[in-house]
Amino acid sequence: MRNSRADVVAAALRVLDEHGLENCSMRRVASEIGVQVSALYHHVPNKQSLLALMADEIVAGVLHSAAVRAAAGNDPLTMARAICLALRDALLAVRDGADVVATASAFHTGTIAIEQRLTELVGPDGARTLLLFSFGHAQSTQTYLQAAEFGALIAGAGAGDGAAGPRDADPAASDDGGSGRGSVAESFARGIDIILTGIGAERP
Amino acid sequence: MRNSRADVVAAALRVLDEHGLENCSMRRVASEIGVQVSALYHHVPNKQSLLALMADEIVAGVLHSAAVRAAAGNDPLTMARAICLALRDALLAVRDGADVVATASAFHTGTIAIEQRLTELVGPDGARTLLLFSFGHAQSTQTYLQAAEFGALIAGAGAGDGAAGPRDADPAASDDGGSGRGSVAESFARGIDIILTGIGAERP
DNA sequence: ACCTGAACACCGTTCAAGT
DNA sequence: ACCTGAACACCGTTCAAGT
Repeated sequence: MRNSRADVVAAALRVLDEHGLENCSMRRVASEIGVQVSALYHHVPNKQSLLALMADEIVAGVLHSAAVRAAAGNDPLTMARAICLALRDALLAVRDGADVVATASAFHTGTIAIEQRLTELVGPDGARTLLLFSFGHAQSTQTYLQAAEFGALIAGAGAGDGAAGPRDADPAASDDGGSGRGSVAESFARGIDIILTGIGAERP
Repeated sequence: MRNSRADVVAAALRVLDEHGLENCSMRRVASEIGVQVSALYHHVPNKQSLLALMADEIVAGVLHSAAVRAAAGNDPLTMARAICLALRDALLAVRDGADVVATASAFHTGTIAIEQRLTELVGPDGARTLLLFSFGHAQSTQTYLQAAEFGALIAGAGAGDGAAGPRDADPAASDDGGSGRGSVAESFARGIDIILTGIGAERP
């Protein structure tokens, strides 16, 4: 038994993190574990399934993360907040992670557990709103970061689809570590708080 | 002068709507206007730029649509609501439209005008929250609809990343026209209302 | 069960050359 | 300015064949 399905998924996540979604081809994944492309199809029916498995893996630990467990016992809105922040961390932890999860796990995968937990806490409409905002914000954060790497930045104009302004160089964002924290994280938290306020007002 | 840049963009949007983003290749766009692939590169530097132009076109009419103009003069939250609904309509009007706009126009394109108008109405945090939720919801709606076409539906389980439940067959959704309105549109509106309530509560 | 090697029908992009 | 034709270096997926 040379390789298992889990080996393939792990290799795919390594390739994703190092080369990005655009370059995460079946051929690259195969060569990452030293195997012919065709061998992958013994572990996985097609590329889309592989992406779904990767999405599950990216999101796997969220509900049992330290931050989420630490929030247990608080009121529902505070717990929902902790889950969203942990979800964001998980999405940003691997390159193009938000993209992979948002598109691959459109329904039948691991985000279901998170949506169900959020539904228990804030109802179905609130859960959907929180989840879709979290995906969208993380996605646009990663897109922005990636464009910044390539120097494809827009010169002036404080514009941007969102998530990141030009003040990423803000020294106040020095807990960053270069991985996309800082003022962008604050923008995320403010969005979540707006939604939670709306949820709280509608179910008093 | 056989073809202009606008011709190329129009052809690309036709291909997108008929064959989906996955099959919207430079080669297909070229053959749509009866030209060799290499000719496209006289009008557009690369595929990514073409996608950005398509995204601009998809979103172009939103701020001046009838529905948005009809809301002029109302309070800011009502106007913001009208813009989001019109944006959703524009995104759903063409196949994979939400995908194209969300990823291609990550910043430097036509969504900027919409974000700026929303910022005037509800502030930057509210604008971003509304915009990202709108993109995310439309994207997941289109993904779901597409999966449904292919019969890739999940049997039981009222789950789903969002936007659409299994009750799409709800007869109350008969103003549908097969284009994704109905209960899904109500879920969108409820999400927008949650966010607007949150915005209203935070800036009294 | 797991893998190889070769093939099929595609991609995006470049480039000399035509008019 | 706009286009052709051919090429380059890739794709995802399939399939007979090996062990």
